[in-house]
Amino acid sequence: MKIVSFNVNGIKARLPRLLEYLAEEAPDVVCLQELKSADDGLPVRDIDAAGYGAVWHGQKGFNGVAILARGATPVLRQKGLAGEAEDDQSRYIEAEVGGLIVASIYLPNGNPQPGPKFDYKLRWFDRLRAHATALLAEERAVVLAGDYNVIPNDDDTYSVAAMADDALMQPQSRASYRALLAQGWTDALRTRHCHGGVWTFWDYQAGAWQRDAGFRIDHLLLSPVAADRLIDAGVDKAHRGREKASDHAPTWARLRGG
DNA sequence: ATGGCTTAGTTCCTAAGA
Repeated sequence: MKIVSFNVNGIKARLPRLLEYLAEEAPDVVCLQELKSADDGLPVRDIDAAGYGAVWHGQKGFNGVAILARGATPVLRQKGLAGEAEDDQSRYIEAEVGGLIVASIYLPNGNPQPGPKFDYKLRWFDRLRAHATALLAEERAVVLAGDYNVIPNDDDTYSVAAMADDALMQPQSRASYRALLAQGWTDALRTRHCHGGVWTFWDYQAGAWQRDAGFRIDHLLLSPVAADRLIDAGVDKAHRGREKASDHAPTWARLRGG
């Protein structure tokens, strides 16, 4: 089964591209981020007509995550993460689908750093790690898919110098990501492309796409049970080059069975 | 270059993204 993480950067503006992607690739599970829409503005009918059931966690204007499943309805497990009661940003949704536990994650960007937005990013990461520990204890196939807003290694960016002061590449951001992996999660893309050089994001500005000036920030993390089923992982890069594309490309892992 | 695009909302400008 093909499981996809796709930051759509506005589901209303991206709907034709998303429907096209579903029709062409027929992914089994799609985790969406940056819906930028309240629940009552989501294109629920269009997704249903495309043959996908969905669970949604929208927010007016910003953030927003969802999980789509082909020919099935994901069973919601939770929206949001515990640990910060005053946090009202829609950045986490988790569901059961096809025998898997799947989460769609939109980690805070954290720029500018240092500052309160960066502090929020690190706190959010702590809360994610706490929850991830509980998920591993279930000893099931789990996929944590999303836009982590972390460039894990120097070979995950076109230019270390250009990104040196960015929140995505700070030592604290990387340490948080590494600590998550150290719990026992497998970075699906890294496992299949261990020398880096694979991008999932290209900025709209400065001809980044044309220069292939990208970096890797969208990740699928697999629990040990899920990692045993990993066949391949990659990026559907061509979709980034289309008219009115998102600045992220769909990023995927294929698992045996399901 | 604290911004060269793009999206969405409070629109015909501002904030946010990465």
